[in-house]
Amino acid sequence: MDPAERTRLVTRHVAEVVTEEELETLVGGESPSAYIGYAPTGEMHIGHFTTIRKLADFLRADVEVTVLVADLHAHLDDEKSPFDLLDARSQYYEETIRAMVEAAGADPDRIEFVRGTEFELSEDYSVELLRMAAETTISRAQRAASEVVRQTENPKLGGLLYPLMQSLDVKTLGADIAYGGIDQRGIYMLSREILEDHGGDPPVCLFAPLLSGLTGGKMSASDEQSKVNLNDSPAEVEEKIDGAYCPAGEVEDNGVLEYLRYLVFPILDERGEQFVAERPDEYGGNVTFETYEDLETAFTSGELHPADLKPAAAAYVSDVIDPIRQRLDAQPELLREAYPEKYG
RNA sequence: CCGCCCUUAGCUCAGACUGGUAGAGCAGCCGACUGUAGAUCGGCUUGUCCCCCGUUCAAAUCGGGGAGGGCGGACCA
Repeated sequence: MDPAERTRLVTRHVAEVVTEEELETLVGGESPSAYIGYAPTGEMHIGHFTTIRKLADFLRADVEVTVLVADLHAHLDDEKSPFDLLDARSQYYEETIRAMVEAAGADPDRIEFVRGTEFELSEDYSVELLRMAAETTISRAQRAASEVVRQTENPKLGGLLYPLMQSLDVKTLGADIAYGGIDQRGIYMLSREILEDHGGDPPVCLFAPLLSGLTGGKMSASDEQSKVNLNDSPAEVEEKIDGAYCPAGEVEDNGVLEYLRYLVFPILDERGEQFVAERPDEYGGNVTFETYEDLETAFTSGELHPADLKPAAAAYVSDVIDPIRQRLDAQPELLREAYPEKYG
């Protein structure tokens, strides 16, 4: 595959590349590798799906992909996951990620899955981590992790170890590209700074955009209405999107449009399908959009009203997550064991 | 090891001194207005008052014990 096409696949729909030059050098060479880590904490949602879609692009561009299920990190971050649930949640995460990769049109068996506990407790890793801890100031670690680690009145030491371990993961997994949501930026900038002193290379960083919350502002893990979960029923998806903040003509902070832009259209594009919004005759009848840009233009101009957009968006989003929902519904024990207080 | 402080609604807290049916703001939910949502009005809901024992007719409130959290002191061979 020619390097230009490779670069296009790797960088489409991303929020930032650090740096473009380094990436081009990388994809110009043999079998580059990328990794993304997920800490198995709360239930997986549609925001995860936007990052997963890129994994399919990596595979198409012949970039090797490793997914780290960062079980220790899930506990280290203010004990978001209780220690005894790490294994169950890791299983749920891995299975759900596989389903998403497949839904994005790629083969999950081409991805290497690794758990944190498989290598983060080795002697070499531990020694290197302690050396990093000796060299890194508290404020530097705090700053790196502030967008990722839960911020509380009484921060734990674990939240400071977190970015150091994540940096060491990049080296240990041998990843050329560190990929994640743009919230991970602080941590990987730290990685680029300190890894050279610890026998590693600074990773090329690729950041996915974060989706806005449906209730306006940021998506919140604790606000169920602000996000679509991957196992939400079609009725739940419809209800959440119907209740979404969606001012006519505005693109800013508009979660509904972002869902379409980063999730629905890329997948429709892959399938060669169009977006059809049903609309009563009095408002102009049904409309069809070939690209997200066309839809956004119609929305911005006021030609497409939110009340017509929402039901269509809900149907497409529901359709896109359907294969994942089915896999989860077929294996109820995954969620039951991972979140016993909710599904037990 | 010692001392001091904190724990009340989903969140931030008032109420405790002086015992008498547990409150506010925010959030949430429901209506009105918008061809969606938001904003704005109008209305409504929410509780092991950290746990146990005791005093009392009556304990969030007083006494004792315990748990969790915070702060400080001491020790620094």
